Amino acid sequence: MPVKNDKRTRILKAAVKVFAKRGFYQAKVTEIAKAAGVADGTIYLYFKSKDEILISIFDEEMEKFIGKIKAEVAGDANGLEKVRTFVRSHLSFVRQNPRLAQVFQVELRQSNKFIKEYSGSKLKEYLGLVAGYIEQGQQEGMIRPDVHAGLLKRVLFGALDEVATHWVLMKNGKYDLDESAEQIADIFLRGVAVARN
Amino acid sequence: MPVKNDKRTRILKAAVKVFAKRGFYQAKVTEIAKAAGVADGTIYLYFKSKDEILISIFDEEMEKFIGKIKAEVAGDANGLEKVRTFVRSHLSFVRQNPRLAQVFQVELRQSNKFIKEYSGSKLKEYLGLVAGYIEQGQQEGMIRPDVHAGLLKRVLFGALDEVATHWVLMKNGKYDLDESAEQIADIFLRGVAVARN
Amino acid sequence: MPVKNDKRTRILKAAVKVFAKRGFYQAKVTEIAKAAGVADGTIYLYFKSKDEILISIFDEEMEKFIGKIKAEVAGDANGLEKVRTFVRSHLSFVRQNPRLAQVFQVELRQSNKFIKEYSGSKLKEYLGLVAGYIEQGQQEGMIRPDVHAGLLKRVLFGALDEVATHWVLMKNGKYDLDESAEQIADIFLRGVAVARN
Amino acid sequence: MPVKNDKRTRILKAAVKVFAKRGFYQAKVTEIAKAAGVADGTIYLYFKSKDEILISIFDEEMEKFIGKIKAEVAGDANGLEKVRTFVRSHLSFVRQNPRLAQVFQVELRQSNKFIKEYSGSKLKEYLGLVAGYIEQGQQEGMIRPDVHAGLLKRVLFGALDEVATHWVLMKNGKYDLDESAEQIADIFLRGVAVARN
DNA sequence: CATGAATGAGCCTTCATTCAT
DNA sequence: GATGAATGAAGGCTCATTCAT
Repeated sequence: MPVKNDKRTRILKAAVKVFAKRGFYQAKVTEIAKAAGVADGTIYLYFKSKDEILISIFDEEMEKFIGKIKAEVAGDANGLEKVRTFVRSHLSFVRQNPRLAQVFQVELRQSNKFIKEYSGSKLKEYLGLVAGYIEQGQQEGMIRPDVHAGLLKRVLFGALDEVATHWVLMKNGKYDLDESAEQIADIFLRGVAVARN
Repeated sequence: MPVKNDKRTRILKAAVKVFAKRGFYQAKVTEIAKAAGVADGTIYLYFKSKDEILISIFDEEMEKFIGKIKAEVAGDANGLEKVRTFVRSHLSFVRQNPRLAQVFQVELRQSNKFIKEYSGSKLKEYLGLVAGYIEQGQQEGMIRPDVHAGLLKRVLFGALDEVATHWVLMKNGKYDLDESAEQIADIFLRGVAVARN
Repeated sequence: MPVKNDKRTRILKAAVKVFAKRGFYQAKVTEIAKAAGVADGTIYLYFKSKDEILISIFDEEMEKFIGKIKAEVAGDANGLEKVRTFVRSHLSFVRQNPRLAQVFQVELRQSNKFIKEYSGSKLKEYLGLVAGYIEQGQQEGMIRPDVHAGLLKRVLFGALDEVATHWVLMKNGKYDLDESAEQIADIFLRGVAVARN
Repeated sequence: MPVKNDKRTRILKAAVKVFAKRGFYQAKVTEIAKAAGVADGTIYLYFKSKDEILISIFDEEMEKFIGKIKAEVAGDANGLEKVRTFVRSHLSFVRQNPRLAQVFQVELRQSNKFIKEYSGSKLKEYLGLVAGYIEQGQQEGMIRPDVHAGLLKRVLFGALDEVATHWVLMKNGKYDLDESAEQIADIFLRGVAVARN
């Protein structure tokens, strides 16, 4: 018995591959099943619907990633550093998992169910992380307090998301994502810094 | 101008309404036809496919909007001011056309064709505008020249897009988009400003 | 333009044929479509579901048949004669439309929808006819009044239905249905007659 | 007898419950298994198919019931009395086992296999009983000999069946089935009596 | 130009049955 | 005998698109 939940994992991995190649709506359940080496019906022993496969990919990978980020910011001294770490990790993840990133950035938005549950999901938790770091920075007197953290988190996330999507769709490589990360962090942090004169 | 292309316009307007209410995939061509007061087949005299209706909405509204922005920045003295005007106009448009904005922000991304032609469209032209203002700012020595304008335009556009999507999905109103516009412009412009000391 | 509602009629006729040959659950929509010379989807322009085809066959044929019975009993002098006419017509219809009768007798009972709407349909109206004739006979003092007409109608209908089903399933012919009609009418009418002595 | 074939019995009992609640086609094998406290596969150690479960219920309960009827008519002096006993027992059974009756009256008819083997089963044997009583009555000179017993048995069975079905579907109770039994027996016996005078 | 009835390819999901353990 | 995870065939229905009128 190699791994626990062998089949479930195989299905998820196959789905990432197929979704990335074909797109959510073009991906046929049969194709996923074949790629996973299981029967069509087997998929429905582990997932309620095609939508749910996609959601599961997102939730489970997000879960892992959220944990990773939390660990990484643990050593950071203040909110500013945490935000920078967050930016680095986000784009680093995209660079290292382009196929998964494509599913996140593009295919996911084609699932009705996902869009409806846009809030109330791991995404919200993820955004909550940044908001927390930003608030910490505000309390530490390093980030201007007059802009709501809820807005700032969207500004930062939107910037990262757009850059990531472009990089992914450009079939990665054109430019150095890690360098972009540093620049984006610079811009954002300077932009939100408490004005010193 | 005695309503030239009356039908075409009616179809587009009906489509915006239906797409915003139902979402792209739930919107049926029949429903659009009924809302426009034409026969199903008539739609195909003006558009090659359902996808194309969506694209047309985007392109044509974008065309108008791009013209409007160009006019508005005409009076601006420098790149910085133009960027600020751009930010204001973008969110102001969203606030004034929430239904159209929802189609742009959400439904559009469900069209395979749109995603595939992500570049090569009015969107590219639109993004080109900001890039131009940013480059102008760089040439004027007011925006740091070491970050590629191509990255900056995505950072800004991503931020605006995310904030707009959230505002639209929250059924607008929760917060003041115009105020957000000023804050986003502040943050971005300070973030990208040439360091003075 | 040969007939009004040409397609709809063709579909119904084809469905009777296919239902009788294969049974309701074995009958595939595709097969009905082929038999009717239309595309699969066309069927759904005229009927909401496979169930509805079956129900429509029943309702529409029943409608016609109810009209025919009403006309036939019009010349009858009293309730007794009307009951006899009813019995004759019922089995005569079965004899003359064996395929339709099989659908009524056997396949119809395989449709969930039909069973659920067992009452509140043409069947109820049909049974109401007999009940009316029986009540008339009771008022005329020719049928015993101490048994509820609602029970009597079921007794008679059940007897006819069972005899008809058997005759249909035996691939008709074994015995003379018209003769059976006379005998069943004799037995029932004598059985329910007011005791004279 | 220490519960030989314990499982088999549990499965049958569970099936009656589930068939009555859901109907044959809505009843899932899994649900029966769960209700019986066995694994899905176990069912197939005792029955070849879902159809066969239904048939087995029918055959085995019929077997018992046929035995019971035989015992009850044993004390009857002639065919007429036996027919009356039969009528009483049939409806009495329905009244006392409404759930089982529903399966017999309604669900059973949804099984293709059952319908195909309509003859050649316990039902035939059951009908044979009545036919026998009727023939006895004919030989005793009390029932008119000019009508075939085969027809008479169907007339009587059909009447009982229809009344029973209605009673069962009406969720029993509306009227007194035992009283109906007497009236049906009266009507039938008077109807088939040899004409005197 | 306009119509709208007709098309028919396409697919997710169910569930009775099997079989390795 | 018992299990229950796995199978995979099967089909009703949708809906974008076409085309005869």
